[in-house]
Amino acid sequence: MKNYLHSLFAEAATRLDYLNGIKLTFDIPKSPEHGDYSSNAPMILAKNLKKAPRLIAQDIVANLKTDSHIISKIEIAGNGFINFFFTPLFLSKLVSEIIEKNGDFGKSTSYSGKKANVEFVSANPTGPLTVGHGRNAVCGDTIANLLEWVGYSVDREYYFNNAGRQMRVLGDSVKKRYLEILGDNMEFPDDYYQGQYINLIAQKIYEKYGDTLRDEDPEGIFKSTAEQEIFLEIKNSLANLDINHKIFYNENDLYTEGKIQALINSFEEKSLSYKKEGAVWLKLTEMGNEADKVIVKSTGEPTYRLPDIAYHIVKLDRAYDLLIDIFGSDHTATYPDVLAAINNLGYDSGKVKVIIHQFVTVIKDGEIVKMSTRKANYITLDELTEEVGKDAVRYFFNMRNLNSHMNFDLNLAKEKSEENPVFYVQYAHARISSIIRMAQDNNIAPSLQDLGLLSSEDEIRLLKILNLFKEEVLLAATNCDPQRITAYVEELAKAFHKFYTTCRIIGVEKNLSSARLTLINAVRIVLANGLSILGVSAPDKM
RNA sequence: GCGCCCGUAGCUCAACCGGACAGAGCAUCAGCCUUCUAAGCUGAGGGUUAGUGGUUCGAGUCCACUCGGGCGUACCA
Repeated sequence: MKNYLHSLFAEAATRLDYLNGIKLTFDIPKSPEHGDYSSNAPMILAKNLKKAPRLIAQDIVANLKTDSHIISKIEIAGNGFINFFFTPLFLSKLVSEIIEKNGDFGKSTSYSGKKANVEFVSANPTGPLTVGHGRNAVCGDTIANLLEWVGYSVDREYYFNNAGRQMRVLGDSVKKRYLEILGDNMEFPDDYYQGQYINLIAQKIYEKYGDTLRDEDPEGIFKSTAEQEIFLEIKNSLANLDINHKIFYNENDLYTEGKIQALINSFEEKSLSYKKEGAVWLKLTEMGNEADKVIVKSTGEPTYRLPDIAYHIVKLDRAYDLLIDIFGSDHTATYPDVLAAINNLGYDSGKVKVIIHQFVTVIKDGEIVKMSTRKANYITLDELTEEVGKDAVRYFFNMRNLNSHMNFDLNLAKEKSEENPVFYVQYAHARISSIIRMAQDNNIAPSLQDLGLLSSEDEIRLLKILNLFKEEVLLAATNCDPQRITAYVEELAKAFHKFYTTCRIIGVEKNLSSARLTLINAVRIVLANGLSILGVSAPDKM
C-alpha cells in the first residue's frame, strides 16, 4: 500500500517540483475515519510555500493520478492532512499471496546474502540462569529470529569466561562444601557462592572421588566440574525455551591464541596506548570518549575491557555484516570504549549494534527480590518456565519495550497464567483451526474467487491488518524491537475474535462461506507466522 | 557530582521520522451462549502523559531545569 502511495507521489512530483524538497512519509492514522494512510506533506510545505496547507493539499490531490480500483477515496482533513482510503478488493488481493506463501509469508529478502551474529545471554557459568537473564535470552533469540525473517543468515553466540576471579571463587566454594562433606568444619565466607547447587556439585564430586581430593587445587577438578555441571544446566534452561546457541566462545581462547597480546601490540604500535604508574592505558580521550581507561593492570593482568575489544575483533574478522550485542543496562558504560577502540584499529564499528535492555524487577509476595547469584538470592529461569510454560515466558518478555524497566510479579505470573495475552492470541489460532476442520467435514472448500464479497466492517478490518504484517516484521527487525510483533499479533487476534462474533463462516451463502474460509485461513497463517517469530507455539486445539 | 535509561488510567504496559479526540490488557460495574471453541464479544467508569518553562502550524515524543526511581561512573566482570 505504502509503495503505491510513494509511486503516486513520485509521478506527481514530475509536475509539482516542491514535492521533491521534502521527505515523504505515510502514517497510519490512529482513527480509521482518517483513512488507511495519511500524508502530512501539505503542513510541512506550508511554511516554505507561504500558502495555506489545505490549499497545498488541494493542489497535490489534483495532481495525483489514482487508480479507482486501488484507491476508493482521498480526503483533505484537519489542518491539512491528505487521507487515503484503499478499496476492499485491493486489500483482499494479498490473501492469495498469504495462502500461497504460507509459513514463508512475511519473510523478505531485504537483507538476503548478509550474515549476522547475535551475541546474547553470555552469563558466566557461576550459577543457574535467573529470571533476570530470561529477558536477555528471550529477546536475543527473538531478535535473531527477526533477522532471519528479513533475510539474514544468523549465528547465535554465547560468550563466557571461565578464567576470572568469579570462577576461582566458584571452585573454592565447591571445595569448601566438599570438605564439609568430609566432616571438616569449614568457615564459609559471605562472598562465596551460597547456592544449594554448590553443595550438590560437591556431593557429586564426593560420590565420584571419595575423600581423595583433600589436597586438590580448588581450580582443578572442583572448578572444572562446577563449570561443566552449571553449563549443562544453563544450556538446559535455554533449551527449555527453545534457545540454542550455535557458538560458545570462551574468553580464555583469546589468551591461548595470542589475541590479547596481539591487541596490546597493535595499540602500542598505533600509539593508542601509553604506560602510567605501571599500568597500560588506552587513549580513549583522544578517541572522543570521556576518560582514558586501564587495559593492563600494573599486575600484568588485563582488565575486562581488553578481551571485550579482542572478542569483537574476532567476530568482525569472521566477516559478519552485522554484529548485535544484547546487554543488560549494567554494560551501558563499557561498550562506547569497545566501539571507539575497534574504530581506531581500522574496523567498521558501524557494523556493531548494541542493544541495551533495562533490568527486570522481580516481585515475589509483594516484595522486590534483589537478585544475586553470589548470595543465592534468585528465582531461576527454570522455575519460571516450569511454572508458567515456555510460551508464556517467551511471550511475556517480548511484550515489553526493551528499554523500559519491567516489573515481573511472580505471583501474578503464576496465578494469572490463564489470562496471559498469549492465550488470547493462541486461542484465535485454535478457533480458526477448529472452524477449518469443521468446514472440511461439511465439504466447504476455500476459494480465492469471491474475495470481493468480503465487505463488512469486520472483514475489511482483518484485511487491513493482514496488509501490515510484512512491514511490521521489517520494522521490528531493523529496529530490533520484538515488542512490535506481540502488539501486532494481539491486534490481529482481537480483530478476528470480533469478526467471529459478527460473521459466520459455516452456514452462510456458499460463495461467501468459501471467501470467509479463505480469509480466516490467511489470518491463521499470519498468526502462526507471528507466533513463530516470537518462538511461541500456535496450537490447533486448546 | 557526572553519564545512560525510565516516570503515561487503581495495576502492568503501548503510542513507527513530532501529527488529528493519548490506547490496550488486568481489575471494577452492566449485558451477550438452542447454531463454527464464552480462554470469546459488547458497553460503562477511570488521565493536567511526574512538574515548570521553551521550540512550532502541532509535543507523551524535541530542548532546559526541578522532583522521583533504575543502572553505570574501578588497575571488579
